[in-house]
Amino acid sequence: MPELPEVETTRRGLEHLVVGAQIRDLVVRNPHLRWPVPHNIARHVRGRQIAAITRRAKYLLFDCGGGNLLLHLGMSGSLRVVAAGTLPQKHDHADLVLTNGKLVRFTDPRRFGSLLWTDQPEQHPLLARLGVEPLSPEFNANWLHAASRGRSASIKQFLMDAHQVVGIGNIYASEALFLAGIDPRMPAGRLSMPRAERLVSAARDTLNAALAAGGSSLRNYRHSDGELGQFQSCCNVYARSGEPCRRCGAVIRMLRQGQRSSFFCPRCQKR
DNA sequence: AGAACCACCTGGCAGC
DNA sequence: TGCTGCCAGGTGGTTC
Repeated sequence: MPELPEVETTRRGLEHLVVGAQIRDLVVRNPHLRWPVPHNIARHVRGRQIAAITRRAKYLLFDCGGGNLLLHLGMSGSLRVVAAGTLPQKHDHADLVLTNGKLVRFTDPRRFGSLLWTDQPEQHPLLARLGVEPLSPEFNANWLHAASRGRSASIKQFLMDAHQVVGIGNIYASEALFLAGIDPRMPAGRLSMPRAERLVSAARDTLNAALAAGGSSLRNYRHSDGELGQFQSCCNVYARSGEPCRRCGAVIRMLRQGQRSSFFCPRCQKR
């Protein structure tokens, strides 16, 4: 489900509700997520106050002072704030129970998400080797051009490689390449500097537009208050194969790249 | 080092 | 209606 805009939208939605709140308990109903939830994870957080909620790539970090809850929404995960006593549904795997009568509920049908504890986030193996943040100044044309030299993999797969640049998943990779006018099959190593400039701008614009719209609503994405995101209707190419390009009218095509679907306009996007 | 493929898991949908 | 097969927003691990 979530790419960077959805995770950041979740973070912002939670921030004002839970920062400063005290944690009564962490109830784990199903520890079988992408990585097993540590059996003693609740011991780390009981009685702690949530000092901040931050984001690194698609991970959310609940700073509890002395350590962080490290949470990933995987493919189908979401967080919602509900009143204590709200009955859990089938895929509600964990609750962060606060002393203010509310709880943060983690739902994840496919269980590709994760819920971990770390004393030192910057050294955690899942975080230590992540690439640059796409909305930071480090993500610029010079960096993209240099980092992609010698890469035979497609530019789309490069954009989606979290060891290079984080937060850009299957939807926004297709959308950014459309905006930049670049064929998703082009080898990353052949990206010219002018096109690197355009791709950086396109990726930023795509992510910022999705953020402004409150994240994607493809299938089942919901905000922390349960509202659906709105980005889906704005997609130019994603999930639009067979439909006309909004810019030129050519038929949008789908292809497989690295076992993922890519969508592009064969007339607007060039190698 | 890097690329290609596999794994994890459930649910929704199209087609028969 | 019910079965089967395929698809889905992620990403670490394995193999070559």
